[in-house]
Parts: sequence; C-alpha cells; structure tokens
Amino acid sequence: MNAAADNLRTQAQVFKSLGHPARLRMVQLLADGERCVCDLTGQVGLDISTISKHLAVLVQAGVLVSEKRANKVFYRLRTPCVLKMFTCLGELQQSPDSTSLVEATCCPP
Amino acid sequence: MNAAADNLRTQAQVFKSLGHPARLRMVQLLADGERCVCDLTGQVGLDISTISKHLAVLVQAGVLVSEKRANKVFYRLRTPCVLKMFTCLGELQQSPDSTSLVEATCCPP
DNA sequence: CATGTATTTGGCAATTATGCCAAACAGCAA
DNA sequence: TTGCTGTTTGGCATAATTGCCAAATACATG
Repeated sequence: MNAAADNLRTQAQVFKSLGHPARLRMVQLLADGERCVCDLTGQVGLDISTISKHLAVLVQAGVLVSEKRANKVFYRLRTPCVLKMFTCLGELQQSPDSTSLVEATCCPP
Repeated sequence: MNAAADNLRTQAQVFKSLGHPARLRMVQLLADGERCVCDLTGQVGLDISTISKHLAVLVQAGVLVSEKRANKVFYRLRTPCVLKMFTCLGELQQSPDSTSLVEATCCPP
C-alpha cells in the first residue's frame, strides 16, 4: 500500500539529486567519462568535503556509482540514461506553451 | 560569463521542482489533464495552502501554467515534454549499471 | 613505521524548505 | 450589499539542506 508512496519518493529523490547547480554540473562533467573527486573539485569550485557529500547524494539516488582505485575514488554515471533527461530538459525549456495534451515531438531518440 | 551559471541554476530549478513527492504527484495527476486546486488537494492530502505553494513552485520552474476560470484556478502542464522525463526516469531506474558510455536504448521515441 | 595524497565523516552556523493555521482576496450568486 | 466557494498570502515552528573547517580514514610510498 505504501508501495506507491515509496515509489513516488524514490522517483522524487532522483529529481532532487539533480536539483542543485553543483550536482547538476558534476553529472554533466561526468557525461564525458569518469572523474576522481579532486578533478571535480577543481571544476566546480567548492570545498572537497562539500563535493564529496554532493557525490554521495547522487550515488544514493542511483545516478552515479563510485569505484576506488589506488588512493583515488572515481565517479561515473551509473547509466547514460540520465543524459536523455538533459535532452528532455532542454526540450522542455525550449518548448512553447501548449494547450492540448498531444505528445509533442520532444526528446527524439 | 554568469550565463553558464544562470543556465545551470535554471536547469536545476526544474529538477528541483520535481524533486518533492507531493509536487511530482501533482504533475503526474496533471498528465491526464488540467485540474483545479481543490481537486488536487483531495488527491494529494495536504492543506490547500500547502498545495497552492507547491503549485507556485512548479509554475515558477516552467513546468505548469495556471488559468483562472470563474472562481477556480486550473493548472496544467505547460508542455507535455515533462512526461518524457518521467519515461527517462523509469528507464534510468530500470537500467542496469553500465561501464561504458555507449548510449543505451533508453527513452525511445 | 612515518609521510604524503585523496577522500570521507563529524559538527557547526546559516540558509532554505515544508506544512499548518489564520487572514486576506477574488469571483459568483442571492 | 451579503454570503459562499475557491485560492493565495503572511506568519510561524519545525525540519532539511548547504558549505565550511577540522579531524578521521584509506592507501601508496619512502
């Protein structure tokens, strides 16, 4: 019965994880391939500890996965599907107001 | 130069607006067509004033638009593109972990 | 073992979000 | 006008988020 509410919360968690400029930025940077925390820190401009916590949020949401190699931790997209969401987002922002519910041709393959 | 940061913030705002269970629920309800605030209140189970504020967040983010008719205010999706994001979300959550960056066949047309 | 590099964790202050109530506001009808 | 329905706004208490610092941890190397 709570399954529906749980599912809703899980879905919202993904959006929420992307709903912060720094986290969104990091995901976009990771679109090009994995990066270690120190690399991301240089490009995002926040304290390393803050970056680490943001990355943990994205892992928790299922957007990223991490892998430790030597003394570095590398983060990467868990699945490239998330990039499609960015495409959708761009289309949504570009899209004119619509009065009908006809599915527009947004987010093509 | 702040254009990039502004864009990032605007994009994050959309995700953030969807990153709350109640707001996500309302958007999903509105996928079937416009609803007035009182209808949504009954289905979400929060105080009307709270619903109203959540709806304002979604309008601010560009996800919804509102229209007043008689003494009721109807909300609807600004563009159906947002529904594609839900498809993407489902695919993302179903998608297995991937090690390569090859675009998987998620979010088909 | 001691040192250096890389990352995470704990904790704190400041900010923001959430949800309720009460009050204000808008529009319709008697 | 008055009353009624529907919505928004203001305000408040509580909770969550954000970002920094300092300390702890993990790992490789000298």
